[in-house]
Amino acid sequence: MNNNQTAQYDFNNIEKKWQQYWQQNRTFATSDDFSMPKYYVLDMFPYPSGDGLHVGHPEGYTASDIIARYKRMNGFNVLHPMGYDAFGLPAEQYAIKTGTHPRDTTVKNINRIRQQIQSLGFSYDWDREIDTTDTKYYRWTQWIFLQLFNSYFDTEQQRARPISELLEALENESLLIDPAGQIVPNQNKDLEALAGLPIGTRTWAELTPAQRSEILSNQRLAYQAEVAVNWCPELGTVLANEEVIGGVSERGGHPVIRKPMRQWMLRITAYAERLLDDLEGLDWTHGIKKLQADWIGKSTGAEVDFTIDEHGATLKVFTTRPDTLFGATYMVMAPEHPLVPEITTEPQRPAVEQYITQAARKSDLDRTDLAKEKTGVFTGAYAINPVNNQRIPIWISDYVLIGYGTGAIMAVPAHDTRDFEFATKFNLPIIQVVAPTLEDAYIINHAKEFTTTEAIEGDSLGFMGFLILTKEIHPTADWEKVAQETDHRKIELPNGVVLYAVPHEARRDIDYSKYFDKLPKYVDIAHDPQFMKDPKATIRHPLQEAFTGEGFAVNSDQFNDLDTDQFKTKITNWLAEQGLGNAAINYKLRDWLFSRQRYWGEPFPILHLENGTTIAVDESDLPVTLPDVETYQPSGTGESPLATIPEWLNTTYNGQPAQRETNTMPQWAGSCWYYLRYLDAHNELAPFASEKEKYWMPVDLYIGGAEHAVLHLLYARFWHKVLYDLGHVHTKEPFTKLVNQGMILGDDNQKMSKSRGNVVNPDKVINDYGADSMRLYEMFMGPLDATKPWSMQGVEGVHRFLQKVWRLIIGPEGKIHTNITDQPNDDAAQRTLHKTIKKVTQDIDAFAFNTAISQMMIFTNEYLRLPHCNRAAIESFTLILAPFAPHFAEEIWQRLGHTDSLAYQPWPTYDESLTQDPEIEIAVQVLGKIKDRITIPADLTEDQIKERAIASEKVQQAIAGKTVRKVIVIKGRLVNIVAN
RNA sequence: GCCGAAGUGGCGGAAUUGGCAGACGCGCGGGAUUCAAAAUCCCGUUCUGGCAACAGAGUGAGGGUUCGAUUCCCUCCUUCGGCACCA
Repeated sequence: MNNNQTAQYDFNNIEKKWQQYWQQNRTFATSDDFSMPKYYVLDMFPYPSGDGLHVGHPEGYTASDIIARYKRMNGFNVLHPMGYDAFGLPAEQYAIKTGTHPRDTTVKNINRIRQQIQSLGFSYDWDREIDTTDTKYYRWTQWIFLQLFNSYFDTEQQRARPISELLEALENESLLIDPAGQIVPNQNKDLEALAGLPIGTRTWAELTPAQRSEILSNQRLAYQAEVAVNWCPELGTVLANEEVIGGVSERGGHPVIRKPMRQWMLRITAYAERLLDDLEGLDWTHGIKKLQADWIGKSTGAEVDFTIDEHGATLKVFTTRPDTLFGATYMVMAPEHPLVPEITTEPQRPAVEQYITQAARKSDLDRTDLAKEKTGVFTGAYAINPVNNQRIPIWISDYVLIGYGTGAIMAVPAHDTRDFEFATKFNLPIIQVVAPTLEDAYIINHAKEFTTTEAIEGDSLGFMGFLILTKEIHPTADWEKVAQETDHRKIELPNGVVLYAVPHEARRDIDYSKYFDKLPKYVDIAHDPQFMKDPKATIRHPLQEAFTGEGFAVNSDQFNDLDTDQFKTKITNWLAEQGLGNAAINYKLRDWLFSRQRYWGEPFPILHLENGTTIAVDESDLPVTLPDVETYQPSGTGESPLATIPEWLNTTYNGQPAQRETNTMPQWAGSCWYYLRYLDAHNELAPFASEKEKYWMPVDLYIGGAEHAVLHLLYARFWHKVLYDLGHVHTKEPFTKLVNQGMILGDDNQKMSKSRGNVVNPDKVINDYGADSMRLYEMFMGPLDATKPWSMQGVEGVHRFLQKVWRLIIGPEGKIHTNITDQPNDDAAQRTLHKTIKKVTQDIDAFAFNTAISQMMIFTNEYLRLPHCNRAAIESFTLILAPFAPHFAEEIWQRLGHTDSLAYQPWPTYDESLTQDPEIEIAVQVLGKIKDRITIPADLTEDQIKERAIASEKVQQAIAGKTVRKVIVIKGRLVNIVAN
């Protein structure tokens, strides 16, 4: 290697030199040595945008690189790959504008971003680099799509199974098709067909090919359906809900309208329960898990059937509060509900039709804007409330969403805020059926008059108050004991709530903390004798607003006085007995809208035959590649530019004419499984070899931005579970541990943006200070997951630190400093070394890189003061610095006389006994105030420490004339003397 | 509106099974070195009062528990992030 050793820290040459060395020696190429312990550390791969890398990217990449290098030095076989999520709108928008093929733009951008990533010295295995737009990659994305297309979800077994198994059951007639088109078991199968099949039930053989195709489609995990989608005229494509932010497209900010269209969907809802359940075992932050759980949005309740009066049809609703059925005074259907035209009466029809048209034309943005004021129209129809046979009107309103539950609700205005608003506006009756518990009632009535602490300590006016006891708040409180010992009077109220009352004067002397870890609410009610006399009467006041809490039932016939939970159970059972309803679970999560009408995405490996059936392209015919097109402009009719190329569009299948599916997949597709392709990036026979998957999976550490908290991670988990069910992967979850790096703000504490002019260009930072300084600074800024502002002066600070280390180790001739010898360190220097190894090791394990760096700074500052330092200590220090500043460390390591890279050197170990100081300084407090600091041998006993502390002159002054009541000794920390 | 995270010097931040608040870095002030500058080194740097020794206050605000609270509990305020008519 080169001999032109310089005396200066010449980061430019050093970094180039080592990047070349790593590349030429394939230092970080990962072997599939299954005998070694493995560690898979994954970064969220970037979209190769024309702007190149942002300073936010290297933050996560540096953190993962530190871990990767650290794990290697700890003997792990580390998989640390990188690639590009390269399909996507920007390249395509650019193509529309300029006519440049998105592939050209993409290749150019990838080259740029690769160069940027490499200039930071990350230890990726570049042999495994992937690009989602590469046909060799998306061939397997299409293959996975076919897995979805060729599978159905067995609800009984709660897992995906090949659709061929379903087909077989249909063909052998153990399954039949009922009149509604549902697949049902054949009850008569083993009875030699004694009786005929139920009326309208058909066998598979009786169906036409198109009907069969339709039936199977209704089961497939990937299916087509007519759905109300977000159509963005400007982009000429539909967008998923999550790509629409506040009524405009996430990309470009164009308006979006609702429109029914036939689209490809993925049945992610089938996995809702498992996606929710399996969150539990993941080592992800609580916050991210909660975001996912909320997105899935499970709610438990009941489905109830309401009969439509003089019509006979059933209107099914979902409710989480079946206990409020007696308060249902009207119903509301979504305007898009299919039953609306059917039940609308003639006089109401014009108004209803007008409302439906209006609602459909409204963009999501308009809907949001108008959300303040409820709108709606009466259909003229009435439903019968099954619990009390009341005739209640049916309205339509866009505050009821077609996509959630059944698209219709029972409205309980007394206990639902939205229903309350609607009922108030349209003068519909409001009947209270839930009375708040006494505690809630009192708080509702007197919310502004007291707080917990005031109620206990404050000077309220009256002489009588009460403590509120509920099982929820004080499950373990021994109230009998309280009553006995504190002279409280026990008062039992009809609804089971127990109060303990005490005279005002007496309660001041009671130490409630003796009885409860959580203080009871203490309410002074002397000014409200009515409340004591008949609490129920007090709380049954006309509602000023909806009461959405729980309590006990009123106005509910035989269910009166039941508490909310009991009521729910009872009424649900009752409904089931009467055949009027059943317990039910609903999820906010919707099926995933998977098609886009764009050019730059994976084509669907699907053919449409003339007989109306839809079939999969044979696996052996994959990939279905993108053709070249004249123009990238979407057709605007809801079809992609692919539809305009007849020679691509028209093909044959077994000699029959067939048309290719012209939609393409959304950008999420490629990123849903890329972590699997890295395992075996060049496999031409399969997406990955099974034995490699068994060795490397799951991903041990996944680092990326929190913006992917829900979608990417949920979609990837979904695909992974499907692959798991079909036996392609062996773990239920792909990512064991997830860490989110925080956002980096500009130096003005604002989000970085071109318009603010506060964007920091990583290339410039690397050019001015070097990649090692850049890496070090990004880690030194603060905790990895925090949002923090950039500071160029901070970069200079860590750069100065590297300069110092350089001066510590490298002498004026560019050789090792003459101060560094084999002479042993003195004890203090040796302790500093061991403390440093310990802290850096523990901090890396805890992702506390900022404090690891500050400890290395302390080491450097101390060692610079030494007359000489021990060579082995310097070598150890170089090794622990290596994950943070790898080029720098390699250069030092080489100058220390080593010929190999330090990348696989064993991580230095520390001796716990050498991290302990023989003498320590402790604080001496009197009554919690520090009076003195004394230096004592570390191994003193408590009594000895006590003695020394009291002997202190300053302490003597402070306790003069007082009696020492107690002396608290915290070993190694402080002594606190209580004296008065 | 709901959910989540967080509020500590001039700035980024450190310290929590409750035990010396402000590590480390930046900035700033003073000094050394230099013809001068850069670089480097040394000293100081939470605030208030004081020449100083020292005293008092102090981790968003208020209250509580404790010998002792940045850390635990209650109430409130602010900032950031996410979701948003989900019955």
